[in-house]
Amino acid sequence: MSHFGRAGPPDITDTYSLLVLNITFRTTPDDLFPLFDKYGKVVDIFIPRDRRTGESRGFAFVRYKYADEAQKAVDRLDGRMVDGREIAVQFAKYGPNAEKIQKGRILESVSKIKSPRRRHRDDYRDRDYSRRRSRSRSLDRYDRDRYRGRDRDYRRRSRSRSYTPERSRGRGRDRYDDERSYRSRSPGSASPKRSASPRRSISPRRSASPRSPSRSRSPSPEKQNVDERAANTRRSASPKAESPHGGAGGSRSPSPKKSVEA
DNA sequence: GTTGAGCGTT
Repeated sequence: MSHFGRAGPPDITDTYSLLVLNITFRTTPDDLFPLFDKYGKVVDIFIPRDRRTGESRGFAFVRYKYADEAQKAVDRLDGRMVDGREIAVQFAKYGPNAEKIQKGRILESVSKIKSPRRRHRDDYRDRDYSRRRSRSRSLDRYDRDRYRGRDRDYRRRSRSRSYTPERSRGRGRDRYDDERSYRSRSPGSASPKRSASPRRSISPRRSASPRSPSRSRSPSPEKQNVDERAANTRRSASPKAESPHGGAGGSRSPSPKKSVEA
């Protein structure tokens, strides 16, 4: 049974934390335990996972009892192929309290004595959430969450500073409307609308382009014109090298027309 | 079913 990180840090005193990066999203502490335990005494293994989905973030923390063992594990497991992916093992740079640590050694003793009381849970949480997501395609999905959190914070802060019923109400309503509208529009209403809008705009332009090339001064037709001219120039630029039939000199060219079109 | 820089939970 591996209750690594399930019930919180069991014993983080005199332990050295190793940061394991590049691990697969399906890798579990159980998979890393035998690997790391082979090189030393592993006290705890923790894999940060997402609060919403619960999936791992792609890195894990392995705590060793001794530094020499941790160093050995780093030297041995760094660059090792795990689950078809090369993992990166290195000493943790920051501790659980976001404090700097030395060689994976946690300096929480000072933190505990210095500030037994937590500063601000809200701030800590907010920062965590904000920092948690950065890239990945899932960002599209969670972008809304991030915005919501920020908006909420902003509203609260503003309200605290000065109470303005008229403004507050107006903004609040707007926000609510926006959120509701966003949710309603999500299924499929504004999406196709917005998509079709720009498309139609370009359609007529291309049509009118060939009709009145000299009258149109838009960059769009101009570009096309230039392109056409370039093609023309290219064709007549090297009449010797290129054959109109494509037979003499180059039997490999199927047809110059294809080249220009492509 | 998916993704890939980075630093952590009761």
